[in-house]
Amino acid sequence: MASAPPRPTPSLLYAVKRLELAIKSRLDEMLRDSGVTTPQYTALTVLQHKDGMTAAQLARDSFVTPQAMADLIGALDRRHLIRRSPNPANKRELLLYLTDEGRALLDAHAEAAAELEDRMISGLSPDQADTFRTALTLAWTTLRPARK
Amino acid sequence: MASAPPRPTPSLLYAVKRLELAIKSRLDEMLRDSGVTTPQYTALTVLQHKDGMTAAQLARDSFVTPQAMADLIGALDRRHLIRRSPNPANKRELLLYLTDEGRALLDAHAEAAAELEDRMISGLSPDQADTFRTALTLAWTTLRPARK
DNA sequence: AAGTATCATCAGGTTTCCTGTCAATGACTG
DNA sequence: CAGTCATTGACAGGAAACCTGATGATACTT
Repeated sequence: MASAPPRPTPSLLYAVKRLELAIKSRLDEMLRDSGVTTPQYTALTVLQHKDGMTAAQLARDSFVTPQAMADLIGALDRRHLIRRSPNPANKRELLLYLTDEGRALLDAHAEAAAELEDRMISGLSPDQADTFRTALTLAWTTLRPARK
Repeated sequence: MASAPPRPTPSLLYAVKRLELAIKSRLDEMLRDSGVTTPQYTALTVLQHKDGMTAAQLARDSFVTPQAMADLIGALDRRHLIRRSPNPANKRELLLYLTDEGRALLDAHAEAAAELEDRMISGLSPDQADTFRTALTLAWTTLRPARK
């Protein structure tokens, strides 16, 4: 009886996870005195690019449940880093916006974050880095559940 | 005064995190009735490749603190999926080994995990997949603290 | 022999996730 | 236009995975 074919080491699944943990570890150091956690900071950076999202959109985008995102959003709101305002066109939606304070926090760490990102791909050629970026997004897209 | 140069969207940092969350979400489904969590399962797969590690090595490899790893290891031990036995050559080390039960659990999910992994890179050419794998490991290595 | 680093573990705490449930709103359909 | 269904945001409750800080025992270094 044939055993399963050998799989490369380490598995891709684990390779992604351990890189994510490595990044988290570095961001934790960077944000140690900032008053926000790494997931909170990450949510802020998403909002920076897509101001006016709803928490539900953000949750889907990040692959977490709406409840998990509500925890994050709530913490950011309490710290006045974002504000929630009702969508005039859709009464049940709350749109999320960065506050000046939130923008200031992002600015304060933008340089260090950029350096971290550059360092992460410092061993790759520009072409390889490009493929890396593409692959990360493509793999994420592939794993998304189908939405009509 | 010049503002910071524009950064690609989404940031690499976020791209890694959201892919990791996507994978976690799929593994959660896969493991729903198995009695182990995704992080626990992941630790088991590492042990599968490197039987006889210590918890401290595993923690460094995974970029978490020894205490965080002790939580995971303790849960796996209580479920008899691994066993800890003292290293004869070093009395303060406890070596970790998969039990038959642990191996059985891995076998039970090996196929589904392999499919998930294949699906994840199904949009990439073999060359791209190779670059992807290399980049993940290289980036992780780059972020590791220097160790003598 | 003394000092330093590493291993495992205890204690205590926070955050991030989850499942389940709910009312209100909007969209679709017969 | 009434009925159904999906979606949004929220509440309650709970589990897991992380963290910092500290401790005793063992190994390594000088």
